[in-house]
Amino acid sequence: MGFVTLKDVAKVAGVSYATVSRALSGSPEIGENTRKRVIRICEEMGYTPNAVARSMVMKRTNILGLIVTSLNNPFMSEMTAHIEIYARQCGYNLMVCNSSYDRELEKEVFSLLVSRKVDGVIMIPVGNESYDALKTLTAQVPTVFIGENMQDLPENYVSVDNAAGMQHATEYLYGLGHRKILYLGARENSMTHKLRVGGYLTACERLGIAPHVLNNTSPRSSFEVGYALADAYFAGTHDETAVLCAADTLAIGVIKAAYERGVRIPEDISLMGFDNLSFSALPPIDLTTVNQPKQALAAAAVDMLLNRIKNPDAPYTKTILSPSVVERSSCRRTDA
Amino acid sequence: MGFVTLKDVAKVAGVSYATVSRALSGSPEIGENTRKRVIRICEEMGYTPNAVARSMVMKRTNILGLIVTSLNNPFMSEMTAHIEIYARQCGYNLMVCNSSYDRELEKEVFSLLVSRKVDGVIMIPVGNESYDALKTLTAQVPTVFIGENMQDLPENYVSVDNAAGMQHATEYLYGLGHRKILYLGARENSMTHKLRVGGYLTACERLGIAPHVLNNTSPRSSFEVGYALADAYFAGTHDETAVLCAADTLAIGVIKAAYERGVRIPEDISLMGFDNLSFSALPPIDLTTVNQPKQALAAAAVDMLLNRIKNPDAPYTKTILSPSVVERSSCRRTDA
DNA sequence: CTGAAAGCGCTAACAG
DNA sequence: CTGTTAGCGCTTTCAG
Repeated sequence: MGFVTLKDVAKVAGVSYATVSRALSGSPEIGENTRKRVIRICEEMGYTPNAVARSMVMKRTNILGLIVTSLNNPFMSEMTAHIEIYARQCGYNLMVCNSSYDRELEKEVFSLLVSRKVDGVIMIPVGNESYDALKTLTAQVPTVFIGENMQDLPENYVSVDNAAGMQHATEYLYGLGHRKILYLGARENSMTHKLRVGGYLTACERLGIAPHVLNNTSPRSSFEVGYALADAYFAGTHDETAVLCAADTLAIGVIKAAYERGVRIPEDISLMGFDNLSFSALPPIDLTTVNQPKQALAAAAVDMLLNRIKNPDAPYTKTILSPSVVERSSCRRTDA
Repeated sequence: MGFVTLKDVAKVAGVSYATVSRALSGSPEIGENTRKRVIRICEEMGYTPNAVARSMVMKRTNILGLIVTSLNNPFMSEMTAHIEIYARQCGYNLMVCNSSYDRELEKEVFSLLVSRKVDGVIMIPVGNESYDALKTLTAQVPTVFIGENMQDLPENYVSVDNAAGMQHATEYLYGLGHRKILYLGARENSMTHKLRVGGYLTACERLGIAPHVLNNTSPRSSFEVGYALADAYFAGTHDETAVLCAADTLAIGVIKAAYERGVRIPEDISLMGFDNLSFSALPPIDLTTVNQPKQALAAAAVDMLLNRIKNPDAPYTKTILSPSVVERSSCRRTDA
């Protein structure tokens, strides 16, 4: 490894290497002329500061760890993009790890990040039960969770108001004239999903319409599940005029099932999702849905983490952002 | 920072800290009994090795840098996912940076990675002209490029055989009976695109059919461009039976334009893309396209980089993988 | 087999 | 204003 070090520069400049360090760190206690000369020599010699050595003494790396369940998922990858860009603007680089929806792996990569001495970690947990298994790790480094509502757990997290989002969605459909609205894809094992279906039920009650929930017993909200659920639904007698999906991914499956069954969207039935994944905006899909403000979530998570790094003993905080419905062409007004 | 260090463990164990180091590194020159005892004490005390300190002395970080133009793009995020998982299996963590399609930023994040002393960097460049501006950086750390064909440039890269891919695509359409095939979205400023359109032209010549190319003068292959190009095309007289797009993203725009113009896919016209982005498989899109083997590209890039790290003076290498057409429902057989 | 000691490149007192 | 020095936590000769 033949790179230029402070010492090398110092030798050439004929000063002590502390002086070079000061020149570069913009310390005030150094003469203008020396500083300029030293900086010039640094450039001439192609000196690059060694961040590893600096971390060693500074006891911080300016690296943030990010653990996502899968980068193969548009929600995660968009969040990652926003987090990376914002974190970098704040002077931090990002070390990204996939947990691949695996609790073991999640723990493993977290440990890795800990031994790498990252200054903090942001994670989108496999589930909100993740918390227990991670206690010993989160105790070692400032951590903020994204996405899952950790409710009253002693952790920092940022999330969207899932209940309010679904409530708005239901009200939106109601406003369009829908009185029979199917909720497709409720999942028992996820706090997020419980909150979402809760929002739907609350709205139904408030609006005085009868709820109808189709449960998803699988652990994920995939196209396939949406397809299977919708296919069975369309096969039977059904009098709903709208279907509200627990996630955009499910809606994709519904579109396929509807197409195969000759049910037209939105002419025969209105369809609505939740998440506003990037592909939902694609012209052939153009799904009306509830937006999760990804950039705002990302910024909130980074801000929260940075605060926590500065002030590790602050009480736990949570930030809940408001989702909003984004109107596209998969829903229509009805008089039915 | 009150974490446990080797020294702490050594004190408790009543040995020198060199011994602890040896116990953990699996050195052969240490007694079995001491090793076991030391390891047990490490666990009891909750010792976590400090990777930063280790990097300092080992002169390598076991970190790879990855620079992508945007994680907001399904191709990039899938590649990133594969690279991260494979790199981790090889014992490396990944530091990910977005260049946001900005040449300045690309250089900037590269410098950042250099000062962080990453062992190597993988990058999907903003363009293949990126090379020039990066020469001084790539000289400092093993680097491999993905995606762009760097042709005869003295760099390491892995790419797909773009020309062959488009040739296959053309032949595939020909095999379906198409004799008039429009090539939509050729871009002059990209080597990749030149190769792709070249493959199309080669195939046309070989098959004895007349080529028809619609150029894209914008610097990116977006939905909007696909839409605009197709809209203008459908507005005029057109007798092609198939349109072959330079990228899946363009095809999405074509679908929209076709829908608006009342042109049915595939009944009235067959549509084919290139890249096989994840959304192309979604039921409402279901685009026939040419697959870039993302996982294989990722593995090839990591392998190449790791080899280079081991053997920095090896000659430049390139790996060209074969793309293959994936049949879906946007193309149909024709007798026209 | 184990201990002592040097040093990776840098920052931050502490002296001058 | 500048130089000297002591580490940060770890690996690795070199002695014993």
